[in-house]
Amino acid sequence: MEKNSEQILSDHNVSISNPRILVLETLLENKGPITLDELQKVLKNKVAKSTLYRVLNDLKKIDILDEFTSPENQTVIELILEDRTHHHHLFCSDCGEIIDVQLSDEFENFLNLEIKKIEEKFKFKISDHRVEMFGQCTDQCENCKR
Amino acid sequence: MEKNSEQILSDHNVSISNPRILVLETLLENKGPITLDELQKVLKNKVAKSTLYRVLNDLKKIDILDEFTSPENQTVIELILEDRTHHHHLFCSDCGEIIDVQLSDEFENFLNLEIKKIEEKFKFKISDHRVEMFGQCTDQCENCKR
DNA sequence: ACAATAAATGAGAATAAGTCTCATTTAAAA
DNA sequence: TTTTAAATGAGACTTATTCTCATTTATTGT
Repeated sequence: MEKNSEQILSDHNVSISNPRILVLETLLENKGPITLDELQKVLKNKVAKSTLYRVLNDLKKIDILDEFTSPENQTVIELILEDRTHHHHLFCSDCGEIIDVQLSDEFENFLNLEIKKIEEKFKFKISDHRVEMFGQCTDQCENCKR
Repeated sequence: MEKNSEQILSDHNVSISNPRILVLETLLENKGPITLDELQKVLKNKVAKSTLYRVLNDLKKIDILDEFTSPENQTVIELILEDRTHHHHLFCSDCGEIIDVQLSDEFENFLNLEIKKIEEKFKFKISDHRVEMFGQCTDQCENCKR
């Protein structure tokens, strides 16, 4: 079942405080990527701006928060707990929605082979990758926030 | 052969000015992604800060400039002329280098099939994609700026 | 080539995102 | 429960980017 925020914090040896709980709860409820703007709106008057940034940095340090930038240059964050499976992102330029997508295992295997080739070619050790897809949702889109 | 900057500008119905030529020349010389910081350093005392940002926005508008954010949250830009082939990016967290990489045609075909599936599943029209790889270059790395 | 007109530039002010400081509050440890 | 260490809130500070406006430069028609 769902992990609660206090558990998550103590699991990672981070002391339990109200702002940390509030931020984690919000991210747990949301499930999926959320823009910083949205998060700030939700937590307005509950957590100070400086504290919010500090808490997010704390979560990054214990490796349960991923941060990236949307094509519209918005900071986007996403909670990554152990049970989250490897996934990628689909961005809608119309409604701004960001959707988690999983690609097939065969595809991921193929990508890993490509990455091996790149590692050799460029003498790199590649530790992570990310596939981003950009487009627009249509009228039938169920994730749309329009 | 190489296109010169004036040609590029007139091809896109953008009036020819000194700052635009300077920016384009620099990007043409560089070949590949460059951080905004680096570009600013190169053009220091030649192009005003406000003008630099304006010129970059002009180039984005005519679709010959790609902009993205490095894992270190640096703004990175790259000139994309018609002759540039589809490629992806490899980021080194040690030296900060960003390298253009091409993946095999078979891989790109496979990816396009996956994208078709995603389009159907999420009722999206996907117009572009990007594969980013993160890692560290080794001692033998030839692109290293260390 | 030359006015007339429109567009682009430079300098710095304005805005916005993120970090830092420090006095106060809260959590952890004994 | 007291002591000690860590976290918080409020706002100052920094940095990236955009905006303003007076001046300069390019473009167009003649």
